[in-house]
Parts: sequence; C-alpha cells; structure tokens
Amino acid sequence: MIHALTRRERLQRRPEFLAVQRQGFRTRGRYLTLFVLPNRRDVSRLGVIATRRMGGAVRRNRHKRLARELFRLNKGPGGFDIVVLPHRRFSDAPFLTLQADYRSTLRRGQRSHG
RNA sequence: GCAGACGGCCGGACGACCGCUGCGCGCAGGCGCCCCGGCGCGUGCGCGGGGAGGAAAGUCCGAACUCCGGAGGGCAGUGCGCCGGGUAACGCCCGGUCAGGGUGACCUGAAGGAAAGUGGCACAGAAAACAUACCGCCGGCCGAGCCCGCAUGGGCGCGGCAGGUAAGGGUGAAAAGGUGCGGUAAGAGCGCACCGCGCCCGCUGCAAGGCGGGUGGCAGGCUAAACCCCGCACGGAGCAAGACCAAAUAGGGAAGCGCUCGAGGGUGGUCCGCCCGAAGCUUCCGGGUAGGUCGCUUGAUCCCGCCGGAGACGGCGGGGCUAGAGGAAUGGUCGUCACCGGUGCGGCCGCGGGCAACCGGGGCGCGCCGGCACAGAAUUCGGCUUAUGGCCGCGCUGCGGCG
RNA sequence: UGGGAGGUCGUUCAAUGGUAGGACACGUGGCUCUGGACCACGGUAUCGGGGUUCGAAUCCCUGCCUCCCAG
Repeated sequence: MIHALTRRERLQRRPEFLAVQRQGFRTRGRYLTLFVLPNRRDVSRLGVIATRRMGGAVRRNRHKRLARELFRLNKGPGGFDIVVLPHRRFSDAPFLTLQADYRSTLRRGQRSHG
C-alpha cells in the first residue's frame, strides 16, 4: 500500500534529526520548512519538529498529524529522510493549500540532490 | 420587556473513501534460548470489534498502591480550626449558626483563644496602652490693679500656687460605651430611660446558638493570614515507585576519615532507642551499560430500578466492561443535516407612523458567505481551581409598561 | 511525568508591615569650537486578581510566566 505509514518510515531518535538538519538541504516554503537528505534506503522517512514554542499540546499534535498526512499522500520514489518544521500559521491553512506548498517545496529539495 | 440570582444538562449527528494503533482469530516468514519441540521478542497481510475530556489542564489538597527495617518514643516542623453530619480520606461536600455585603432573589467568610505570656501600632497628636490632661471649664488661697460704695463689703479682669473635672476643641484607622433628660461650682453612669457589654437564672436546640427575665453602672483598644497558647492530624519518598529477565565492565586515579577507645550506613530535620558493621567508607575524576516483560487497568467503577435520609450520601437487586499508547495512536478529504452570525431576495403574517404613495423595525421561507469554543490520556481514583461554546427551568428576584 | 526555585525602573541589585532606594543606561540643560569625561535637574518599576490589616513589594489564597533537577 503506497499510502500507508508505519513505524519504519519515521525518524525517532535525536541523532537522526540532527543529521538531517545539519547535512540535509533546507528549503523554505510558505507554511513550512523542509530538510531533505538521501538515506540509501528503499523507503523515505519522516520526522516532524513540534516544539513547545508553537503552542499547546493540541496545536503541536495537529502539526504532527497534518505533516504525516502530507508525507503519506505525497510519497515519491523513496530514499530520502525528510524533516518538517511547520511554521506558526501552519495549522490555520486549508489542507489543499498545505499540500500544494509541500509538493513544490519538496520538489525543490529533492532536485538539489540530483 | 430589560437586568439579575440559583440549579441542572450537553460538549454536534450521519455517511463514503484513504490512513494510525493496540486486542482476538487466521495465514506467511525472521531473530534468540534450550531438554528439539516449545517458549520469548519483533515483521507483513486479511477479517472482526474497541480507541480522549468535562475540564484529560494547573499540579493546589486528599487517598490507593510500591519501596525504604516492623514505622518505636521525645523535640522540632508543617497543616487544619463555628456546630452537626457525609466520606477510604481531605484544606472537599451537605445541613445549620453567627458576622459582613446587596433594594431583593441571594452571595461571601482560614469564623478557637487578646483576663497565659511576648512583640508591633509609622505620621499626626497632650496622650497609643498598669492611662493621662495640651487648649479649655470650675471653684479655693495668695499678690498687685481698676470700678462701685461713707464704711463692713461687693464686682471685674490679670499673675502665681495647690486642686476638681473630662462636657467642648483639636489629631488619628483607633483615645476607658452611645443618645436623651435630670443633676452639678464645673462636670462625670453621679442618677434615670432605651440601645450596647459582662454575670446569673429559666425555656428551647444533639450542638454552634436563639428567646425571655433579673442583675452589675461597666470589667475594657487593635493585631494571632505577628511570635504564640489550646485542640486535632501528619514517618519519608514517589510508577523515572518498584519487581523480574537479558546484556555489560575492573575493580583504574586523587583527596579526606577510620581500624574495636568503633569511621560509616540502615531514604533526607534532630536526639534517644533498635539493627547492620569492618579492612573499609565518603567525595571528585575517568570508564562501562542504558534492551525487554510485569506494574497497566475490574475499580472507594459505570448504568437502571427500588428503599432509607431534609441533603451530602448510604443499602439492596439486576445488567455492563468503557483507551491503555509509549519520542508517544485516536487523523485527513468530501457530502448531507443541525446550531450561530452577516447579507440579499421577494411570497406570506402581523405592528408603529402617514390622507396616501410609502417609510421603519420584527417573525417565517429561500439563496450566498463565514463561523462552530476551551482544549489531548501517560499509575489510578476523590476534590479544588482555572479556561470555554451553548441549552433548559408551569421555577426565583428587582425595575419599567399594558390589562 | 514527577520534584523544586523565583518574578521589583530599560538592565543589575536593595528595602524591621509605615514616603519603593541606589548603580549603569535614557532625556534636558551647563561646560567645550565639536564630541567624550564632568556638574545639575528629571522621567520610569513591585507579574495579574482577590483577601487579612488602619496600612501590603513584604503575610495568605489563586492564576500567569521564567528557570533548575531526574532512572
């Protein structure tokens, strides 16, 4: 199932996040910032940054859920670690707007890695 | 109609598609262990049935549970504090009492003790706590003066001395009851009436208290969310508690204390008691491991009915199982219908103004647009507090209008 | 998740329950040809809301924010 999202497709540990943020390519969209790094695997993996500065638990959960949904519905060929940093107004935008923003931002990030 | 008080309830509904999670069943295949067939842990697919809240929040109280030795005694410390009841317990809840606030329905209250002791009360003021007397008021004695008078004498104000007073003035948040009448040299509970206060008695209430009568002319400022006294309660930590399995290293360096005259430890105050206890113990530096299972959801539980009670709540009977994740799931898109707000349309209804055309605002209907709060379980309960969208009540209060 | 500590001018520190005070910074004026230094004057604060008290930065309750610790 190409639209599934399992635990293997997630970044979980802090060293993994730091590697993507430091070595990956950063592209900034209207509602989010992406860090993209090739990972030599057959699947892509997702990590979401939801710090306390964004708001309470409800808003941070919503950011994570929306980011997962974007990743799940827009999987490319695979082989990238992607870290999503939502911006402040992220969860106020309609989903289709976010999806368009995500797609164009991700395309720029992946093209930079050839 | 407007404003308000009180109590209770809900926290959008349904459907389609795509996902997440752990439980049960079925299938496929991986790793580890050994007694070679099982056990444990993870993976994928299919089906079935579950999957956030009234506050899950803040972490302000109380408990359950677990470990610390069986939680012993004194001191210290902390918390609570009208009365009766409820509860496993509480700082919570119910019913009452008193005090304060509000026109009222109602609301609020850490509400024991100031004649056990200690402390504090700035500025102002004479005086701020076993009372005193600044400006005053009052009479007496002494001195000198003036006036009236023939005179004994009388009057007026002034100064001094020793007193009597607390009415008036003034200060302050607060000055030894308040108001009125009598009384007096002036005054004063000095006397009287009413109110306040203390004591006694009676009736009433389980009690806090209430009501009534008598009596004393009046004890005595405020502050205990100041120290404190009295009464009651409290051992300490917290699910990262703790238990088990697996893995891992080496007993490396420095300083201090101690070797029976006893260091140190036994979950943190201190002393006593008790226990362990010796060639080591404490602190710092350096190094290793940081994976899994249980605890983990059946409980002071939820729903319904009956009974007891004024109520909080309790008892009995029947039925239900209602999240257990773990860097952390409960999501996304679309449609229909509710609810709220704005706007447009004209069909209808009734109201006010105007002779009328018409104007104003209201309800119903249709269309469009927007909104739909506060907020996310992390061991589990009982409360409190805070945040927040609405609904309901033949109910309650005040004001205004009409009949 | 659990356990603690603390909020005072713009910054950093004070203040037995009795007028919130310095230092640095800031503003104005003086001195100087100008600037600095110096001198004089001035503005600015008790995290919010209640309560106790005659009186609260201080005591009590409650909310908000910040920081620290962990097997």
